[in-house]
Order: sequence, then C-alpha cells, then structure tokens
Amino acid sequence: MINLNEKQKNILKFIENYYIEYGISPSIREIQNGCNITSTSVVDYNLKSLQKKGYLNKRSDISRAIKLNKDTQSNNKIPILSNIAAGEPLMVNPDQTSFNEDTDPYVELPNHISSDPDLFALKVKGDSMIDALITNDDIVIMKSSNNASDGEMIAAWLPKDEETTLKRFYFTGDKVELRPENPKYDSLFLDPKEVVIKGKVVGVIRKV
Amino acid sequence: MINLNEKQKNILKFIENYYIEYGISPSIREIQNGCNITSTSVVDYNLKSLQKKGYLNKRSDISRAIKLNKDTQSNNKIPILSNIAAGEPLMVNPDQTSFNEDTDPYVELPNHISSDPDLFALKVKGDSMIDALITNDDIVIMKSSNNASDGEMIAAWLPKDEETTLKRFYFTGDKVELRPENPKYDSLFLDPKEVVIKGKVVGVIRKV
DNA sequence: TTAAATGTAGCACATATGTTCTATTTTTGC
DNA sequence: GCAAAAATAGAACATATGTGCTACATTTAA
Repeated sequence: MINLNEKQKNILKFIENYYIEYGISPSIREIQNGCNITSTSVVDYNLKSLQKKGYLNKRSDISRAIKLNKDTQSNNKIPILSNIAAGEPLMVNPDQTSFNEDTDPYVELPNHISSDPDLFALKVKGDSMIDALITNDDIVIMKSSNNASDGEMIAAWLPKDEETTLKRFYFTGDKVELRPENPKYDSLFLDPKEVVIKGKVVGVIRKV
Repeated sequence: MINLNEKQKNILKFIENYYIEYGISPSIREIQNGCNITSTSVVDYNLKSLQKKGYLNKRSDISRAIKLNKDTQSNNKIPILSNIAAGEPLMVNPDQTSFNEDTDPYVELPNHISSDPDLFALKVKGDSMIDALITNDDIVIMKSSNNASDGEMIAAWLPKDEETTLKRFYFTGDKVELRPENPKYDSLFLDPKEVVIKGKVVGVIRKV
C-alpha cells in the first residue's frame, strides 16, 4: 500500500468491498459515486495509475473488468494472529484484534472449513499436542469462543505468563486443567481467573 | 445438474470456464458466440430459465453480473480420487483419471498449498501413518509423480493387492520398502515391479 | 390432430459503460 | 516566482451490453 494517495487507497478499498458484496467489479461510475469523485475521467486517470503501479489489471473496453492483484485483495484470508506456544512459551500480543493484510500473515481457508465467521488461525510452535496429531508449524484454524466444554481443544491466553497455549480443556470443580497431548509435558491446573479462552480448534492445515 | 438440457449445461460450463480464465462473467454475446447460439434472446431465455431453476443469479441491467451458485461452480476443487488404505486394504479403481464434479467428492484447496497443477486428494482410511501425524479421515493433498526419493511419503498402487496405500518410500538396492508410521504395522518389501507410485504428499487437511 | 407450451431467430432499442478530448486548477521542483 | 508535471472537470463519444418485441419453429400433452 505504498506510493498511494488517499484517493487511490479509497478506490482500491471500494473495489474490494464492492466485490465482496456483489461478486463483480464496480463500473467506473459506481467507483465515482462510491468514492465521491467528481468525474469519470478522474477515476479513469487513477485506475490507469493504479494499474501502472501494479495494484490492479483491467481489460480494455470490457465492462467491470477490473481485477485487483492478488497482493491487493484480502479475500478469504484469515489472519494468523500470533504464533501459539505449544511447548516453550511465546510472547504474544493479547489485544491484537485488527488484521492488516499488508503486514500480518494469513492463511487462505479451504471452503469446506470456512463459511463460518470469526475464524482465525494460529501457527503452532512446539510439540505439546503431538498425540492429537498437531505439531510444530501446523496451522490450526480456530473459532472464536470464550468458553469450552470438557475435552475440547482450545487456545487459551494465560495473563500471568503472557502466553497463548494450545491444550485440551477440562474443568474439575474449581480448577481448570489445561492438558497437553504429549507425555513429556504435564497438565496445568489453574484458577479459572487465570485462563482466558480464545477459541476452539476446528481444523488443521499442514504443508509438508 | 439435473433438469438441464445440453445447451444449458454448455452455458453453465462456458460461464465457469470464462470465469476461470478472466475472473469475470461473460457478456450475453460472449456466451452466444462461445456456445454457438444463434441469438442473444436465446441466451437470455436460457439464463432466465437457469436462474429460475436456481443455478445462477444475475442483477438486472448490470453488465457481466451473472453469478453461478455455489453448487454450480467447481472452482479450486480438486478431486478426492478414492479412499486410500492406510491399514486395511481398500478396493480402488486404478485407472480413474477423470473428475466428474457432480458425482465425485472433492476438496477445496487453501491457496497457499495450491497453485500447483496435477494435484489431487486422498482421504485416509486407517491409522498406519499415525506417527507421521496423519490419521483416519484426514485428507492428504498429493502431487502426481511416478517416482520418489528415500523417505518421502507417497501413495502407491499395489497391483497385486489391488489397493492404494500411503507409506514412506525407501529403495534398498533391489527391493522397495513401504514403511508405515505405526509400530503396529510392518514394512512391506516389494519388487519394484509390484509398486506403482501415484504421488507424493504435499499437505494435510483435517476438519475436527 | 391440435392447441398450448417451449424453444429459436433476428432485429431494434435503451442504456450502461469505458474512453477521449480540451480546458482549467493544483501541485511540484528548481 | 515560474515552468513543468500532476490532477481535476465536464462533457461528448463510441460501443458494449442487457432487454424487449414479433414472428416462426419445434415439442409436448390431451
């Protein structure tokens, strides 16, 4: 997103949002109205500039034939919010909420997993879930949730240690058990106040 | 794809192929030419019919605003060619080559795995690769290949047993070793002639 | 067989839409 | 401050494109 003035950023954003809503690109005049631009020729001027800079491509004389380049768009991508500790602790930013597609990593979801909102992804570091067939560098797809049932695999934020960890969740009366799936590691028994559940694992993707 | 005559199937196919090639929908006249239809009104007529039957949607008076419904399109899908035996043998069809999206199962690939041609998918049955973190009902993404190097995880067709199997490949002089990743099972040592390598594992997808 | 339903043809029309042109204004670089 | 470059305006133009209309052909159903 470098080398772009506000107007051009607006145009790109508008095209992307329009595409998300309608599945096709807007016409020049729709861009004009949507971005409060005074003339179609100004839109044309900026589209040519954006094309020259490599942000989009368009076919001449063809209606609605603007295509954002792959780097420009953020379709179907879900953010890899932070690496997750599944062994050694890892510092993460607990209040990371926004997703900047330019600087943040992401994965593209296979559609049979996706179609669900509030999904995010975590890249696993460590081997504490090896018996659950999840290992280092796997990407786990999470569904946001602030609660869990016994036996569910969850990502939990531990304020005291300032780490996010992937474990099985058990609630035994007054203590929360976070159980790894690796005999090398022991369960954590914590006060419920010490555990912030971030989400449940709904899928795993591994690139070998 | 029921309730459709040849012309309408053609139109749907053309729209999909056009979309794959250009990223946008074709105009009425492009459909006309692409499907050898004699009049734009015939295209219009059939598009209305297809819309009524639920195969697509379009916005009125908007250029290139045809959208195939999700069931109608086959974007990004790769076929699950057959279940793979990773324990008990499973009968499969060794010369299955074509992919009929209507009747055959498929997976949608996450883009960071995809973009490579000749990929296909296999659904794992059994637990013989459990130590490689691949288990029952996982979907392995395969890249077609008729050869392999030592230690690579491959799918091999065993003509003698008429089964496809997922194993690690080792070549020890004159015998091919197909090694499971589960102490419960033993390696197969076979004559090279008895092993047809179908592809190498490039990814794993699991829906939990 | 016959009437209704369905599909085809060809053309015309309205407008949606990309492009171009010239003039003017604003910004930039020196 | 001044010339060049960049950006804006507004309109006109050409054509790309969806739709409508009438006539005709083919298929279906009774």
